[in-house]
Amino acid sequence: MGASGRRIPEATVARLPDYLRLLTESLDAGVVNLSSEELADLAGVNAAKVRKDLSYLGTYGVRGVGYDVEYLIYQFRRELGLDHDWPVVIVGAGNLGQALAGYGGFRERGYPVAGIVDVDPAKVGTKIGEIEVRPVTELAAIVRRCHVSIGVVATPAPAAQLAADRLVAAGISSILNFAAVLLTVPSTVSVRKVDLAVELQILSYYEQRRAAAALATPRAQLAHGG
Amino acid sequence: MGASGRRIPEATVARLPDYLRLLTESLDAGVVNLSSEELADLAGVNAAKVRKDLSYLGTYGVRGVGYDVEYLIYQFRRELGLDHDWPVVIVGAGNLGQALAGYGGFRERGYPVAGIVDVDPAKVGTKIGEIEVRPVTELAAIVRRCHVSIGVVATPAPAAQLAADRLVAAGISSILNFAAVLLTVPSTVSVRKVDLAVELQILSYYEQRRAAAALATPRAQLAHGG
DNA sequence: GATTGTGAAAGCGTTCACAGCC
DNA sequence: GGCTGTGAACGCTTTCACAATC
Repeated sequence: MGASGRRIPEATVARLPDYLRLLTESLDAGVVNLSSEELADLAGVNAAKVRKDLSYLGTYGVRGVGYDVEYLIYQFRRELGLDHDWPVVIVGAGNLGQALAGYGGFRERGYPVAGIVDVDPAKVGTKIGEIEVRPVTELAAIVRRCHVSIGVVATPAPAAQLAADRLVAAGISSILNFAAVLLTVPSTVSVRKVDLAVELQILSYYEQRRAAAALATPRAQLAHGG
Repeated sequence: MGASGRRIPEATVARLPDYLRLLTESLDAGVVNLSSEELADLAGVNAAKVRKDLSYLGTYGVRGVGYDVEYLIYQFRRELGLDHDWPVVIVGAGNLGQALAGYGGFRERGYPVAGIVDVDPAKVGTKIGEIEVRPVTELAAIVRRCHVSIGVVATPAPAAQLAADRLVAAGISSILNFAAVLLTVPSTVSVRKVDLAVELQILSYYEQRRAAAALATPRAQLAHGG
């Protein structure tokens, strides 16, 4: 049996990258072994959750001792498919697309930018670090040449569906979508959405609530104090 | 009773901004009324979920008819605290910070950038659109002057905690964190984290799974086909 | 003695299904 | 007749608690 044997719950999958990062930082700091409680503290979660999460990958811990950091990192990287790079292609060379292309963190974490394309002829040819913006017509060629399977949609909202269609036609099977629209793609394609305005709205909702609560019971603090 | 009366589940809160956007787009397109099923289709979710989500805000629908789009937008905006702008301050004027500051979408959606600060003297004074990068020492002054309650951490990971500490000291009560670290803040401060590398790792996990599954059962397709 | 791995319990979130209302 | 609002059922996630193991 291999990595493909088990089915890992979505909620756990979403936490694996965080564990991996914490483990890597620990290893760099010279930590050889970690207990579930120590890892839980680093991740800001409950120790039982850490143990259950790790148990989906396999039984890599030692009772009474904990987990070998280096070995766990190896298993995490294998499970997450990080034994090789995953080149990405970015569609849209506006503010965000440029920032993403220029952001070294992607390459560093195993996601080199294979290319960035735009429909706007004025943008084609400009350089972002070492990467040159190419016309969108070259998308399929880039995908084929660099074996890209992840595409990033960084276009304005009205252009996002077309960008996604082009990515799918080019043979991509995962999309990270920064545009504020629901993308329609074949069921074989995974999509994750990051909407910055949505994040701010969630924050301001809770701000608003606190403000409303403070107004509604202005003397509650005093009551509790006495 | 007002908006502050009910307690809305987190999962619902996270969907409200999406509904609001879809409703606004519908209104712009001339749609006056929507049923829960129509809104569900737009949002890519189940109609029962839409009805339950909306029911937490109040009983704004009409049985046999649906929801009045304009009235629902009004209620959403009130509930989300969008009856006024929420100025934000950005800490870190690197790639991402600059992109965020230059991204018009924030202002447009009610989150004008009140300021962007950086510790690097070389960056101070540079202009991003109409906004000038200021030294981090001016953070508290900006927060006070513009009544900012939301801060954005767009620094490299090692500087993120210090940035958060400064934001908290300056009086901020919500933080949107783009750095790949867990921020420690007082319990009165809300934090939301956006980690782009994590999103890519989640996508590549599922990519990896598909690839492994395809290898494990290379003839499964044929078997199903026959 | 310490810590894992995991059944069982508790808590949330989603979906169903239908009474209630227009 | 059509659609909402919601109790009840279901399923997923988290947490507890402890036997198994080093």
